[in-house]
Amino acid sequence: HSADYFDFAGCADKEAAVKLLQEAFDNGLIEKVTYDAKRALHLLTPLGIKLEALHDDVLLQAYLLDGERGNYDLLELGCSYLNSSLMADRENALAQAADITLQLCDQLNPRMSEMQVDKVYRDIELPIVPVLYDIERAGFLVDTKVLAELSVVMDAEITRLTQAIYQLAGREFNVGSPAQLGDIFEELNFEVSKRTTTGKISTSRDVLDELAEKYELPRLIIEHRELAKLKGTYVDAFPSLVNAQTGRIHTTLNQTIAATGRLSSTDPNLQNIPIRTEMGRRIRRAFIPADGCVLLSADYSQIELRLLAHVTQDPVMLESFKHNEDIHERTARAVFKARTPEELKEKRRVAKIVNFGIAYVIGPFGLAQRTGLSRHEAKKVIEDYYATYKGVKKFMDELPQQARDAGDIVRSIYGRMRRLPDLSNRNGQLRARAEREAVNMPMQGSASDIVKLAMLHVDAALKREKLHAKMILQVHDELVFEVPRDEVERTGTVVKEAMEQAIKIDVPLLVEIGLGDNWMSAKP
DNA sequence: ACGATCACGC
DNA sequence: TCCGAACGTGATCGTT
Repeated sequence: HSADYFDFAGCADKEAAVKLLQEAFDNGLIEKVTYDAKRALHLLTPLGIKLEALHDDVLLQAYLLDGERGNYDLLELGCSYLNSSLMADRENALAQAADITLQLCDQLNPRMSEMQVDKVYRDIELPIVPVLYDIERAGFLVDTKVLAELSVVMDAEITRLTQAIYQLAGREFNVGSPAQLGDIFEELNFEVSKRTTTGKISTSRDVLDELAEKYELPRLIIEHRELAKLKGTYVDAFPSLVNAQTGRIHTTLNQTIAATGRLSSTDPNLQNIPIRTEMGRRIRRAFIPADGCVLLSADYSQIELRLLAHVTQDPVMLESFKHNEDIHERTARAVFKARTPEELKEKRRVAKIVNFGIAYVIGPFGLAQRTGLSRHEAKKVIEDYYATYKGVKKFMDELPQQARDAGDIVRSIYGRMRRLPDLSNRNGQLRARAEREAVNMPMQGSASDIVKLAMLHVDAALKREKLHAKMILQVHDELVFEVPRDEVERTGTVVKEAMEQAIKIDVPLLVEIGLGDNWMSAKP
């Protein structure tokens, strides 16, 4: 095997060049090693060149060996993993890049086997590259007319709020500046205790919420911030991101960013489109299907809590999911002793917060803040929770030491690895953080394994069934498809089945399917 | 250019 | 005494 390079940009006869490249890339007998295969697909596909026999991607290899190194520049990787004598300059940068890529591949493959991340690499990360590429290329259709109208409405509302804020503040200032707002709070003699790490008065949401009980100004600031955020980040930003050729928005799905194996989305981030507030939902309604199509959203129900049951083997939680109970209701009854329907309704809300909080190893302080309970009550709730779900307690207690014994490493169920050197740090605060990250990894990491596996299975199933649905987005536990109207029913069945059977664990996986003429109404 | 702060999602 | 819930992206401010 050998590394070679070809200077396409500096090539006079592009047509002849493409033909040459095609012969090499199309040939399934010639195994290819890339640095960033998804980018290669973006370059090759528009030229009509297929990439066959993708054998390795050193970018993915480096990520799976160390998901937190942040810098995956090819030369940096070379410095880390190659003997410096092998980094000798070649005739030019292209030649050196090709050379380093192949050398890295030879170095990293044995390391992957050693660290047992070859399975997640071969079964998940490498095969999902073309699926991610297809999603990026497909794009999401956005109704820019809806956004334009929304922009006008929001602008008027922001102007109205700004004037009212000036009135209450007694003078004009930059409402968008936390520092200037802090000064105003001081001038008005608001009792503000909380400070930021740099010593300034905090104007964070929870401070505003507290002040809002007594004053009008913070209430208006909260409204202003919400609108300014939604308008600036989404409504006004999206129209310029519509691709002129396709008329659609094409995000980039980053495969080598998140420490837990999740994808991330940039330019724009389509994984944080609002849904909570009414204004937010109006933005979501601007995301629509193409003519003749419907949007289909498929959500894993409680995937992280199901994984909590699976990895902790907690008998109560396992049984609850096996009987397809509402886990929040179960918690409301078992932990909060809800008996009547009224009690159940009220306690379910808090139970839900606790259930999710557990996955992040929430403490009494955090739980109190999010539920309105006193710290004392919150402490009691957590104790009761662990008394009910004893397996969860045992897992939380034992996992950090297990991870230390494994060399400060935690893994997802598919073998994805996260290094947490701070598990052995003498600084208690850093160590506590690492312990929370350790406990969270089996859930969040395994969830991302499963969703990626599901994407592979769905992709294969749609092809096998000759369905024309296009996968157009992944949002951690949700897949979004654009589906021709006459195939909606069959597609729904195929998608649900492929996702629910993506992997066998000790609890059933449940997928909820929703259909709609926009992303909001498609949410189940 | 960069850190700090804030707010959106899961 | 301090912190206080995991993983992300990005806008804005204000300083360098």
